[in-house]
Amino acid sequence: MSLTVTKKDEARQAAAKLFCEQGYHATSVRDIAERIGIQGGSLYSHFASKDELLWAVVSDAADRFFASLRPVAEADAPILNKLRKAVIAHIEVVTNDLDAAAVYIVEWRHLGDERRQEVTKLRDEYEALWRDMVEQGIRDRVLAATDAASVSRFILSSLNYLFTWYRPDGPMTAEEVGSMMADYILDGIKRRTV
Amino acid sequence: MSLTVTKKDEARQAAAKLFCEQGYHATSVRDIAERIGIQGGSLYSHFASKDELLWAVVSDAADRFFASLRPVAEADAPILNKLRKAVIAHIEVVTNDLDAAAVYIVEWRHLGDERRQEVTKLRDEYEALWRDMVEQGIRDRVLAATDAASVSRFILSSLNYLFTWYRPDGPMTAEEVGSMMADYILDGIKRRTV
DNA sequence: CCTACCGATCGGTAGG
DNA sequence: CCTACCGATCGGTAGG
Repeated sequence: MSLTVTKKDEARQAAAKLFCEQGYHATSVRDIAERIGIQGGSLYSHFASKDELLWAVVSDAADRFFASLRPVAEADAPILNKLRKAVIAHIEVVTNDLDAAAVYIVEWRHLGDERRQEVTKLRDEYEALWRDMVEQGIRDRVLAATDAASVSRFILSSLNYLFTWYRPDGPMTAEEVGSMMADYILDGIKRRTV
Repeated sequence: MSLTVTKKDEARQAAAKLFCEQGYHATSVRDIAERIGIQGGSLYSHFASKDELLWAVVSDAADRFFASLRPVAEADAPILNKLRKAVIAHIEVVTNDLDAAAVYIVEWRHLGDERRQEVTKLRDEYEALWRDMVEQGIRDRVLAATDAASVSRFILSSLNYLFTWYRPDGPMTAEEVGSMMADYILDGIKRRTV
């Protein structure tokens, strides 16, 4: 329960940064070790394999996506409010740690078989949280679309690509970006005739 | 001008498939060679380097995106029609060759410096085609949004993520998916009050 | 297009 | 956490 950043945490963060910048297979364990000032072999006192390092980054990110979305999804509120809050919740996770988000979205597929399947399961569960909200919106006749699965994928597509262009030192805060994206997703970009 | 599929074409397609499935750095030149029934070293009679193989896949895909979008972007038509056609044009390129599209979208960043910068330039030009259409829509007071850059990125985010879930053997044709996506993007998912 | 090979680098380990 | 090392594999080349 200490607030100290352990060497293991340092390694995970360094891995996230390098996996994000160069990709998993273009990053050597020696690259990661060098970034935190130790020798390549010394990493193996914290992680059993390179795969386990990737897993540390990916599973950590997955946890944060769930922790952010679940309270919103389970809240009892008008569905449009929930969807708007859900968009902002997702985007906050992405913007809080762009490196980890990028690795979670792009590099997870380089995990070994077992862990890759575990991530597939987690992604399905996460998508199901969205799909449930969309289905509620369709039932309540608040959403126009009828295909909850394709709507969910549409939403997540917009959100997941965010890490490619969002820059934290840019002009917009995470919440501003989230609000804008929610407008686009819910209302579309076409002007509504009066 | 022959219609024969040359060994070089075969190699490019095999590379697209393997780069898509495993990623650039997880694919060896021997993997690619094996797929077309030659030895690893023999690839170098067609390509000077592995980087050049990746470039063949990426630049080919870029060409097809431009060839598909440009006639739409330059047409003289109501902007909503153009945007709808543009969405479909983009999606047709993605669905016609999912492997190449995935490599263009995900693996291009593993190109060497010079070619990576060339791709960055091409992507900026492609995005500019979209931004010009969006700006026209804003000028014509047909679009509600005001920030053409973020709208363009929103559109392309939805479209670029398509390759992760679209399956050609699924129930929808490329045009049906394109039409659906255009509805979502232009009108949003919220029901319009009557 | 093949055979045979090169140096470099990789993930990972033993022993301390 | 380091030193020193392992076998395996990599991209690429020479010579035919």
